[in-house]
Amino acid sequence: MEMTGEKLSVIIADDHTLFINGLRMLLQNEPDIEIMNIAANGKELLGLLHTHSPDLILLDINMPVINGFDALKKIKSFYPKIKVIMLSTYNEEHLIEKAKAGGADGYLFKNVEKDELLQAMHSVGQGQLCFPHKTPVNNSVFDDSDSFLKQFQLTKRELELLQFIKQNYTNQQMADHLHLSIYTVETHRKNIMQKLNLKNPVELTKFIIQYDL
Amino acid sequence: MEMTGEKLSVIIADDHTLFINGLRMLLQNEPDIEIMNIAANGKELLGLLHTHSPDLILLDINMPVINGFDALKKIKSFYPKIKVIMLSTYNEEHLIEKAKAGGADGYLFKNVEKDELLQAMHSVGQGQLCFPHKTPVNNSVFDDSDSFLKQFQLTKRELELLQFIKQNYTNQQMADHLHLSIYTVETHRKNIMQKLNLKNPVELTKFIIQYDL
DNA sequence: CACACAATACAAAGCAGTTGGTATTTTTTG
DNA sequence: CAAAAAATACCAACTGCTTTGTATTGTGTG
Repeated sequence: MEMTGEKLSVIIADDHTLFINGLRMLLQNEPDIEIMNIAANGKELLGLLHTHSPDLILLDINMPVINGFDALKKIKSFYPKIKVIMLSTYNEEHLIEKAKAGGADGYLFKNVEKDELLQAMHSVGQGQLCFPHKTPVNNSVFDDSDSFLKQFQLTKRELELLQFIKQNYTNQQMADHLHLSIYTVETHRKNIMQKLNLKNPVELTKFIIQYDL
Repeated sequence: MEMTGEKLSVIIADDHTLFINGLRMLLQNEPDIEIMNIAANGKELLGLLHTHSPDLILLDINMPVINGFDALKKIKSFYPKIKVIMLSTYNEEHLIEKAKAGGADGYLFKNVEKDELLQAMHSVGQGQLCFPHKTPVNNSVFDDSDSFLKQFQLTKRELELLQFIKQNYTNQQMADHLHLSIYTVETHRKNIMQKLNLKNPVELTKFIIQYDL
């Protein structure tokens, strides 16, 4: 690829101008990176690719109009040579899997440090894949014994499941992931809902968001 | 306050390190601005304020643990002299009123340009308020023609349905309430989901909450 | 007056999750 | 050790919503 002397040409796709500007500043002093263009959403990005051919795209997942994953799919089918690093706000395991499945070359959280970013961009530019380690989601809410969740007396397993539910895993996905029967997952879920006194998935979603679990 | 020769000391509170780094780069060449510290969430920010006394805080609204508005409330009650500019994603104009009500000194969308940002920081630093011109007098997202919802081109009826969906009406309940066939409601809902590019009720719930519809 | 769009209505197949059970096995704990 | 609690597993009926269609009836605009 573009290793020998050549600059790595990059398109950034994100709907936050300030974030893009920040990235730009961050990268503009890098001798081997050239920011070719920017796009505010997936649609704009795909339009750009008609006339531009970057080596690498930094692609935000959460964009309006056409989201990151849909854009990724299109990019990889029409321009398979272009490397794509997905950017995401949150550490959601299944999103990483989805990115991998969609053919992304890398995945970064928006709270990475500069070095990590550059490192990732370079390795991906050289044809490597770059995905985060499977970190056991260390959400203080879940293992903090003083957590407000404590009052509901959820068991360990139930708390664990809640983390996956929070990340939009379906029952089937959780079953697969944890090597459980889907029936078991349903039972756990049933108990969780009972203990939290919730009636349906939407209420659970609201609960999770309201208390920032 | 700190106008005469003194630098404007600033704390940035945002959970995206990359964004912060960008801001930092953006601001570090400004002779009259000094970035004192950063915080990844509201909790951290409030901790910092025990030992630090900035002139100005750039405060992201969407943060984990303690969100921007809650942090704003605490800051303004404990340290009323500290100026606060709220940062928000571009499509949350309707939260401006909330920021004003909470005592913020300014409000910026994350897609502002550098000049605008600096301008705002300086005027707020000098004691002025700085809110976007486009102040929506409309308290309803749904009939505001400038609403961010406009981009999705929902029809009148679809917007109406969305209000009920927001209130957890089931399709059947909406049908009853509006004297429609449940099939009609399903059709509308289908079209809404398509236009918003959402896949299931949970995603819709998150969408509604995220953009505070 | 056409034409596009909005609003209405219908139907069958299917998916995800709930409800209300039952029933083992494993682990914890008094 | 014995009892309680947790984790596992199963099942069938049910609800709510989605998907993928089709189709008719207004309604406003060039």
